[in-house]
Amino acid sequence: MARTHKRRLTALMPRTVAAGRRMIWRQQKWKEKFADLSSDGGGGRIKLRGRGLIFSGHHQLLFSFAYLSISSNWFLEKTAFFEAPKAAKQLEKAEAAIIDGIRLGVLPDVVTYNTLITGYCQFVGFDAGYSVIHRMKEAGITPDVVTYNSLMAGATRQHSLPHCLDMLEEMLNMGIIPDVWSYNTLMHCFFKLGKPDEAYRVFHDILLKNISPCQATYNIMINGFCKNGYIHNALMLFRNLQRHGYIPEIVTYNILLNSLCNSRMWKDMMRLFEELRESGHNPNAITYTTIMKCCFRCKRFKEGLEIFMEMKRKGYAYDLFSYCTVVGALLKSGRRQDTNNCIAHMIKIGYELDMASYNTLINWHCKEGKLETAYNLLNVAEERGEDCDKYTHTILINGLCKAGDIDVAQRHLNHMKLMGFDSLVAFNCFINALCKVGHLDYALQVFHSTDTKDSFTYSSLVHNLCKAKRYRLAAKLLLSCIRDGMRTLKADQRAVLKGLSLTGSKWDAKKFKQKCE
DNA sequence: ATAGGGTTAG
Repeated sequence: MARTHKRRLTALMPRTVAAGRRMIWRQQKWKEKFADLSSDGGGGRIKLRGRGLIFSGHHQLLFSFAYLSISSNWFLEKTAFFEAPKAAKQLEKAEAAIIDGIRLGVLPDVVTYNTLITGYCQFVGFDAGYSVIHRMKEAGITPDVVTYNSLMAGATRQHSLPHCLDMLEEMLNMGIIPDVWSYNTLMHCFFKLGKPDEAYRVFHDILLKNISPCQATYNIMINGFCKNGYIHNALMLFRNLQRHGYIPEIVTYNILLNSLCNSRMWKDMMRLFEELRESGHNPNAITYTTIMKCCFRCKRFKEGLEIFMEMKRKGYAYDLFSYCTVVGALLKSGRRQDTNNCIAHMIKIGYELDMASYNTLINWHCKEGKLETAYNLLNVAEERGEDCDKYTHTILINGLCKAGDIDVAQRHLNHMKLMGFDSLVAFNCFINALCKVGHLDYALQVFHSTDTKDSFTYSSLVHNLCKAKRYRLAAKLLLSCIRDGMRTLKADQRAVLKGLSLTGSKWDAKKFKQKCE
């Protein structure tokens, strides 16, 4: 194997001095071409990853590449930090560079095209990625397992199970034998679409086919269980694996920590965090962000901020995720000065903001009552090519509600629904605003006209009905909330109970209390 | 290639 590789390299080496010069000239030419692709931003972040350096700029693609030292073969390795609308154009440029390379005698290989497919799948879409296959074949290169695995990952990214299965079938038809990663990706796809049973069947398939599962296989299973609400199964699998000598990775811990946090199992989470520290792993930025989020959720602000400081000390905090978490928590707790300071730091670091960070900032402006500034910032985000999402709409609707622009809020809410965004949170904001301005009956009318409600919807109405001394209706709503298996606030229960007994219906109060338990 | 951020009631 090593020998054939060496022979290939020698074959590519220049035979004469003149040939050598020509080759250097060609490489120079190609490098210039490459420089043209990645020059116009100069963000200057350099990361070491895989085989080569990744240069990241602000607005443009970022490529990592490696030269096989003597040979003129090259790889485009990984594209990252694309800006979505520019991505297609940049990928076309990259493909043009490949064609140029062929003309200059620098031949692409299957890795080159696999990289391109990954890029198209990630930044444009599955179809764009799949279309590369034809051009790849035209260039005389046969797809391999990695090609199809990349396409399966692309299909999974856009929640397309049919495409994912198609790729597996096409792979089999071509006589390519799927590997662990093909099955890992298929499993991930099933889990993502909320089909844990099918995913589990894929795992059995892996074992039946005598393929040995890798760490990622188990991580995907644990994550899939967690995300589908089977956290106890995930924990059981985790413990079972440990008993069999499996040493969990930091990723495994992060998956479990996050879902323990989301299911409010704080104590178990802290215990697992201790275990992580004892295991000799170093917590990474993701671990810290998760733990921080947990602290903020239990209202332990001081502890959360201490973790943020620890992150900063270790050099992890130069990360938009952690800043958004902290700013979000500070905003919620109403610490204006701290929020402003934190945002100033975040801006100073100068990272390219993504939609989540813009949303954080837009929410900040809304909370400050500067709706106009919020809308201006939204324009900036859109000009930079970010698409607003359900969070953006919800934040703006909430901002409009809080500013008293109920009519505009309602129009925006309808607009949001028409665009196909999930709007329950925005709906809750709207209901709450209607109650606050005294349109309780209209709020109830809107409430009854829809099927999707959650504990927030009920809580707003119950709270405001109590304030209006309409205890019987409040009790009725609270009970139907409990009947549907939703969480209720203790404060709401107390308010209803107190109201019922104060208004003289002791019997109602007693019955209500019984039903609550 | 598997893990983290941003929206609502009190």
